[in-house]
Amino acid sequence: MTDDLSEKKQTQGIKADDEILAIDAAEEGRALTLGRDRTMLLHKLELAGNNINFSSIFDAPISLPFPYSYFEDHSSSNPNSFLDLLRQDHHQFASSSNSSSFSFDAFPLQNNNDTNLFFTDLPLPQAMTTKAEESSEVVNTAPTSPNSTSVSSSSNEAANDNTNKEVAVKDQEEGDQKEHKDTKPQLKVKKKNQKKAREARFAFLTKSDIDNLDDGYRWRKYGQKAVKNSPYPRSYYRCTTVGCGVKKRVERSSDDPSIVMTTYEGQHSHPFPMTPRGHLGMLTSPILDHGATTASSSSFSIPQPRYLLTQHHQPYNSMYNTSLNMINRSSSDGTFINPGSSSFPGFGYDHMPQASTPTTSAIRDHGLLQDILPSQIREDTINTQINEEDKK
DNA sequence: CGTGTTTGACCCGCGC
DNA sequence: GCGCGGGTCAAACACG
Repeated sequence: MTDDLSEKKQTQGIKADDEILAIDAAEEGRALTLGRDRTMLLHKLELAGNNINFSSIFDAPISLPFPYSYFEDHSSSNPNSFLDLLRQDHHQFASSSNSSSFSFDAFPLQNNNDTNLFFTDLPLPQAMTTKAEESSEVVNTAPTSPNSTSVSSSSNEAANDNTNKEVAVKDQEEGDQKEHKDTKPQLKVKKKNQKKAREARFAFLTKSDIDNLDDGYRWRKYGQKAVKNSPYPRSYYRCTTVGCGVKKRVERSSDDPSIVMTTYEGQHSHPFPMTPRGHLGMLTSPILDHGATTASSSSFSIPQPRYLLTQHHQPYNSMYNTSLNMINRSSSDGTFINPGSSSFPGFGYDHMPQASTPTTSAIRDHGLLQDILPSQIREDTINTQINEEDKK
């Protein structure tokens, strides 16, 4: 690793063995130097030309420690679908800033080992490329959109392998939580072990005015640290659900203050956000829930109702058109396809379908989509997905 | 009163 | 060994 990169990593708070990936900005951002000296050459990301070939990216299933199954089979009734997240973020941006829209295009990438990356057509100024080094983020020169989110992840040895390993990681994590205040020798042992099998991490960049995105979970802030060479502090959050040791770090890019990087670590031990006060009603009928919540870190809400209420009462399909535009745009690029098995088992939704039927189920059964999206839009998306399959 | 935030102190790993 | 920086703790505080 070059001194320059080491310098950058150091300034970005990256340890040599940090599971969060470091991006080598060389090769116009197409070469990723992953942690542990793994390098993955990305396919040509001709995002500007909407000509991306991610065909091989989805060759293998991926797993990511993210609270939402971004690419979950839409046929399921799983509320934690990709679109759900879209809506969440949609809301977040819409309600928290002057932004009227944003895009969220995440493309799961996988190298030949165990690291998952999510790429998006996020607008990527030079500043972001630099920042991305901390979290293995996006490296491309995409056309910009008002608000964007890029997603990437890095995982430990277990995160991308199989369920058993993920469980092992989870167990260790929980053990760390419980035993955190044990004797120092034990703590040291734990730390050492933890180093070998760290929690899966999942980071994504978001262009937003607010630091702490409402991802549907309840978070408690437990720390804040100044980031070296950055005027913006890094905040540390922990999932407030009892027994759930998931953490996330939120920091703002010093180069581009409009960019927020959120890094998730660990697996949620609960199927969906739980709150002591019990707001589960939102989960079953988000659209009906018009609860007024804040944009604070502790807010726990399903966004679209607020979005609808606060954003000029846009009709449902208008909003979802926006969401779907993201998909469509990606799909038309041949970049956003339902990777099927690329769910996020890292978050341990044992009861959730693990995208059992790659590519097909989402096409035939749209789950939430079919209830909300205009059929024409669905068909467009589907056609694109089919075309992508044909390419394979 | 319950919940979440703030913030200084502390611990730990790492590089020199 | 020492200093630095990241990460965490926990008491104090704020808020509804």
